[in-house]
Amino acid sequence: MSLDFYSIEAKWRKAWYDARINESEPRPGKKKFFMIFAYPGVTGYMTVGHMRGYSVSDAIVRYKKMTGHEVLFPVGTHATGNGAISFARKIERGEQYTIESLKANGVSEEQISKMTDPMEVIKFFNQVYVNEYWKRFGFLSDWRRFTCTIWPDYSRFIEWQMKKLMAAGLLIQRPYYAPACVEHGPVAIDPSETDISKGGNAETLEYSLLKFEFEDGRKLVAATLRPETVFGLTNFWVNPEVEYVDVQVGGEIWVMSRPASDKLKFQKDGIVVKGSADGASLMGKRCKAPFTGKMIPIFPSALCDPNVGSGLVMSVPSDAPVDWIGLVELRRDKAALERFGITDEMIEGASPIPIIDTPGWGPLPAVEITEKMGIDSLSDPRLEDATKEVYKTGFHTGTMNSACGEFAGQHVEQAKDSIRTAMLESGQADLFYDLSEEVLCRCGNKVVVKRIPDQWFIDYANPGLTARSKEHALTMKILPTEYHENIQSVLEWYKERACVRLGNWLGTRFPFDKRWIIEAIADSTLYPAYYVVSKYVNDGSLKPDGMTEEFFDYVFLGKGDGASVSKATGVPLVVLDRVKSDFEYWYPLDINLGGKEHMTVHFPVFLMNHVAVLRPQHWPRGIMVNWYITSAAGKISKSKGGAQPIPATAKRFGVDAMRLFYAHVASLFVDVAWEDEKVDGYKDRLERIWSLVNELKEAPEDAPSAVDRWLDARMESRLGQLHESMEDYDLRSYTNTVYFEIPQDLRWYGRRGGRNRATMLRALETWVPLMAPVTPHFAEELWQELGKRPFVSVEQIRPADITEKVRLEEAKERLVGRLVEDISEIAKVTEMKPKKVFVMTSPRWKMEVRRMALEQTGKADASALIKAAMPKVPADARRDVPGYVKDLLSDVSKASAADRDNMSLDFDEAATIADAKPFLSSEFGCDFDVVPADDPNRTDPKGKARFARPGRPAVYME
RNA sequence: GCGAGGGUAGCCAAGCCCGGUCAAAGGCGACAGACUCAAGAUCUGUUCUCGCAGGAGUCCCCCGGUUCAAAUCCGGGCCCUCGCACCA
Repeated sequence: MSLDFYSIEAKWRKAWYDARINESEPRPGKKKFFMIFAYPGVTGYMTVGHMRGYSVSDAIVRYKKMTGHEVLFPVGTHATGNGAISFARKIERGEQYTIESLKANGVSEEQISKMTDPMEVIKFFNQVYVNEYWKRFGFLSDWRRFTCTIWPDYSRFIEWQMKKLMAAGLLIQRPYYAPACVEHGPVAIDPSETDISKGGNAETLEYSLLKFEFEDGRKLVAATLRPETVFGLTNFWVNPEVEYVDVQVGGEIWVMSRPASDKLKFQKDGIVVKGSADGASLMGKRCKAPFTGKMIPIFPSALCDPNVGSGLVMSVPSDAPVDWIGLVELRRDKAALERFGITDEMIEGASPIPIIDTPGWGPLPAVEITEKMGIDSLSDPRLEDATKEVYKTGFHTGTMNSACGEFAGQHVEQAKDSIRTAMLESGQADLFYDLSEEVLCRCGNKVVVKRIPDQWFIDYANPGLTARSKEHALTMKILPTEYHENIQSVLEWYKERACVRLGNWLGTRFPFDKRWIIEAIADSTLYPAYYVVSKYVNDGSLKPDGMTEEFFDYVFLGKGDGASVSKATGVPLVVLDRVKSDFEYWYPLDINLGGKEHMTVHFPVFLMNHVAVLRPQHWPRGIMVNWYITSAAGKISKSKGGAQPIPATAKRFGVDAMRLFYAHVASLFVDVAWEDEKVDGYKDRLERIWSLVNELKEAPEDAPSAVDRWLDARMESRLGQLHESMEDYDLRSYTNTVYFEIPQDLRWYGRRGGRNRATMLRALETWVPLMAPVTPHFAEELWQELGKRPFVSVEQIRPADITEKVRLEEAKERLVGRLVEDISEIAKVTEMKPKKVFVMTSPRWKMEVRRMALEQTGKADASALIKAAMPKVPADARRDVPGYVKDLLSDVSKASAADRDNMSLDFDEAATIADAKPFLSSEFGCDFDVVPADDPNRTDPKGKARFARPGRPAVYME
């Protein structure tokens, strides 16, 4: 039979939303549970991978709802930044891929043409996310609370947050260097290239600009990423073919390439370009190195690119392969030597000077690596690899050697900072920022690094804030547990973070300076609180105008009195107090679930902003991280998986099969590849369960037997296991039990001859609700089949009651199961088909001795136990005692606490097995004879009885 | 480089925090049997090696250590994936 999942899903989600079981209202006195997943950025269609975290969230929320909690599970979207602008521009430019993908999703031409407007893009995808993804997946989310970060009311909230941060002294200003178009101002450099037409992968590099004094007092400035190598300077490189300029900077004249001076203008005030200087005129002369004061010769090099750094380069041939090869080539280039009057002695004088001890390298790594790789020309492309290799190991593992004065013995990383700082402070160096590759604005102009003198930052380095956040994080439920530990160091590492920016962005204006727009991370950290408010905005009872600082102070911080706040804001007192009490009911947030990319970005600031702004009782309680569903596509084809649109995939496999896939395929904390076959497997699984349930519910009335008692007990202990799994929101373990182990229990029940209708129904009534969190539509359909109303989704899953009786029933069945295994094993090994099986249980005294062994405390003492046991053992069995005790103690020592509990259960094994005789006979197709060991008239073929142990009766078959 | 995660039987994947219940859950695949005219579906069993009595041997990336005992703890190594800040 094939179930029509598509219509089942449509039916139930409509029924839920019509009945509004997804809506959340405070129920004072009732436990609450408030969960969100990190809202997605509005950047286009999502893939099936994104639904993983979302589906897991809904399952957790549904479980909580079914275990006595009033739940709040709101959703929203994040549209701050340039995602929507970028998308709109792609439409505007007529980018085929984007337009085709919209068409493939059934979007009309008319709608597409509207989407050249970013706001339309946002409107469109907001609707897609809610209707085609979240509602389609049956989420019990309170849709009335939907919010989007660029809505005016949301902005009021963000303004308030910034004011609170300011009041707490956490907003600070300092200079910052950011990429900007010379014409259009700030641009974003990112691979999607919204603002730019070239260079999406460029990085901003921070160069140290070292000043080398020339004979006439001018400073030749060399840009370097490794200022600590000043100790190894041997010469200076100048490109004789390049035009250099004299630049007035303060009271100094700097020499650099013209492009460098153009860039510098954006980074320093009061720069005046005085005139050009000929590179060739410097050649063969000397300049004075900063810091060491050493006089070094100036040599020609074609490698000085006027567009990189300052166009002048200092030469450290010991550690820079390029510099070393430069010298090698120069020595060969007799024409150049002659032209510039450079003598062999001068080059000799520029021999490499060892400055860094690097494990695994000799004193001159640059020389060593070029020789090893056989590089002897500047045109060799491998020179770049050589540079990287030397740089990497030297920088991270090296220490400065004795040539480095007071820095000798320091790690290179550390020395770099110290030396740079020292040179900056003494005026021998400056800083210069440049991009790692050419970046062009959409207008075609160059993008440069521009100094922003008054950039605002949130001071996440604030020691008090950091300390309180770290301390609070320890009390939180953070999963996986590795992250619980690790977030401590993330919080420690977190420094100031720019929180506003200029340029072409969507978002909230900075309340203290409207030129700035609040940046995308800064406006998405405290927002779970806002879902309490958004509902009242969406239903019209709150207007953005009334949402002032006082308003939020009152509802979130309990400041002021209602009457005067109401008066000042124009918000009716009832509404005001309603929002406030809602907030106090729902907050704090119980879980924030987000993808692993948030671990070093969103989660720490989410936590710190709560700590900075809200009162301690409202700080978040939990964080959960999900890893990704990756696409297996790469290997075969794009259409293979992962990239397929969500609605079509949902139609093909069914939403519940997908939800089960997400929950069960792997732990949430590892990446897993999407595979159609796997999802199909889960669909099959649901269909199998469907037929199993339908078969079972038709069970006839029958007198209950031992196996009925067992099934009741089994369901009880499964229930216990499930609640335990959910303590850590371990949905994988949960689904494994519900969808795989319970069906096995039920089949075993049938195999064991169970056919009691009442027992069956009891089991089903326990089981079906357990499926509701993960496969809710499917569970509803089953619930209806069982004649239940209205929704399984609002049923309660009761706590488990694991009594002594439950454990006893399970132990009895374990005995039977174990016996079946043993008999099969013997039959297999001996290759016999038994005609008759004798089962001989262990004598009382073995039970007694086991009890004594369990009671033994401390180190197992075999001889003491044997002595103590002897009096209880019948004379003719005493010779068996030592061997038995030896085995017993080894079992006991290996046993866990639970095992020991089980071992201590005492029941009549012979009676239990006798009870199962009809089952055993039909399993093995032969007669069974159960022989209690203590029966004086027992038969004991081949003397096997003495091998019986509690839980492992002796078996003889013929 | 820094930070994080990972490497488990044919494949996917639990277990590792809290060592012994682990030859290691579950799924897929494969093989055998049942049902069936047949196929499919479903159900049952098997699926590291050896074993004519329920047992033994070897095993969880590699090497070493701790321990009565290691997939699990510690040290070292090899390999893979991801994040690193103004991109959400």
